[in-house]
Amino acid sequence: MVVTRIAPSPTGDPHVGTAYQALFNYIFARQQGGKFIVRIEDTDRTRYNPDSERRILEMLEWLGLSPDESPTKGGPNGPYVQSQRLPIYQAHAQRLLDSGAAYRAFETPAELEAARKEAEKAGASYRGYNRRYRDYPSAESEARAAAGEPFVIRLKAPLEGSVVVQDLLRGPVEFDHSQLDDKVILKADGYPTYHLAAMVDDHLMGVTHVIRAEEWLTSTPFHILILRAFGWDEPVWCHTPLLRNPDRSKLSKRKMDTSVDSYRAQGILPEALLNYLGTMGWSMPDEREIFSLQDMLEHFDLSRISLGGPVFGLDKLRWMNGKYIREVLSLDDLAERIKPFVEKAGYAYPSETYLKQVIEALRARFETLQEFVEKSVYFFREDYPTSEKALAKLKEGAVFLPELRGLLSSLPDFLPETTEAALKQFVEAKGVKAGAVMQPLRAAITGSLETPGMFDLLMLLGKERVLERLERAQSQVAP
RNA sequence: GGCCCCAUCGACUAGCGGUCAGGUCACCGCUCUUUCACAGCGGCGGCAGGGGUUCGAGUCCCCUUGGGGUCACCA
Repeated sequence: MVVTRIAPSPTGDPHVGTAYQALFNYIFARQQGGKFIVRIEDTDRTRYNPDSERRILEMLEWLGLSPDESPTKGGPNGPYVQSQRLPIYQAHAQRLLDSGAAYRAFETPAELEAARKEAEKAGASYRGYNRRYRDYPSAESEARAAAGEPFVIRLKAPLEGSVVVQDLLRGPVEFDHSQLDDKVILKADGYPTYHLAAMVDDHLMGVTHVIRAEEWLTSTPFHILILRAFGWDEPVWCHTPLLRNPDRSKLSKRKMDTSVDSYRAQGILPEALLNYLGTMGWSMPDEREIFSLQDMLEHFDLSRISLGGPVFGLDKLRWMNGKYIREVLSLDDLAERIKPFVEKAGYAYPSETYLKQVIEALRARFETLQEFVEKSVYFFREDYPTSEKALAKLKEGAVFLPELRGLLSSLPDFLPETTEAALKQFVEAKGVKAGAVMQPLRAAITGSLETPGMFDLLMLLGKERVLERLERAQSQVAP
């Protein structure tokens, strides 16, 4: 059975890169009738952020990428948090120590740092560990360890020959052993490094396909060495392209908003984010741009991933979100999603129907849920702002305002047919262009020049509010 | 710097030896129109360069160039 996993480390905001990896791993596992596991890699206690784990797990639920096994879901391979598996790693590290595949090293971090600087200063192209303790007599090693001296455990990498990574997307990738150094697999604090922990867990959890970001490709030889030291089989390796900043460097929070929570707060829909990520490095066989998780499930093909690192750009994401807002979601669904945003803004509305009508009227005009809130103020409050341009229009058409108010107040109702007929007639009688009347009116009752059609506007706002606003506008532009 | 990966419009991509190199976003027009949008139509714009292989290269190979990643007791 196919088993995939993502192994996020809880160090901060849920990252779009994590969502991206989760998408591919989830889809592939589901499609193959396999399992998708989430394992938390919290072996770096200095960077650990307790809130992060919960938010990452929540993000996956929000996106609809539910794992089969995870810290919250549990499963037969638990625990799914590495800090709870310490004895496992320690036992495995000991195994390698016993077999001679690994050894203790006693340098302090400061010493290593100094050696690195030295090497760099000397202009050495090779910058790995200098293997000082590789052939240290084991009796002395034992003695120092027994005396309580701190140490790390390093894997003994072969000095000659090479290792070939069979990458699903790139084919064979060869690395010279001379390029490898003896990496730390167990830190002085007793925690494993990623290399050990991930390989041990992947093996124990039955992971068959390691689908991860390209940044891991160059450490794969090392992972293979660990696997071999234990006598375990390799999984299928599949290194996917890295999401990029607009300047093409690896996507980072310094240069881009990488927080899924942030996009969520802005009113990006999970479907749209997923859809967008699905177009990063991958495309539907028929090239359609808008597709669901279900569509992906039916058509996804790992080998169809292209290798150029895609720029994670907001323009298209926003366009896509707008597309979902106006074409994919039902009005009812959309309204439900907008409600929390409207509530957060403190907008009150008289009825569900009113809210939906406003949404429908504005639907083609906002691309994120938050944008709805920003563009709909005048539908919910009387203290809506008036833009400079609107104010200018208001002044231009100030002469019409008193008459307009009279006309509108005389109407029996504010149905579109009624107001349209009346206003058309008014415009005709004045012998001016429609805009000369409509624009000032629009400015008066919304404070904006970018609104839904006039007759929908009038109906939604209603006679009372319109007349009040007209009166206020009049006094506002009165000399 | 060593090693590794990558390379089609500004961005996301289709292409898997023979296509007028197609689509989407963005941008620019036009249509619709009381505004802004949406929508529709049209336009701008690309195979990084050089060698090969081949009757024929965006497609295969090599070199150059460019971009990226990695070289932590971080993942």
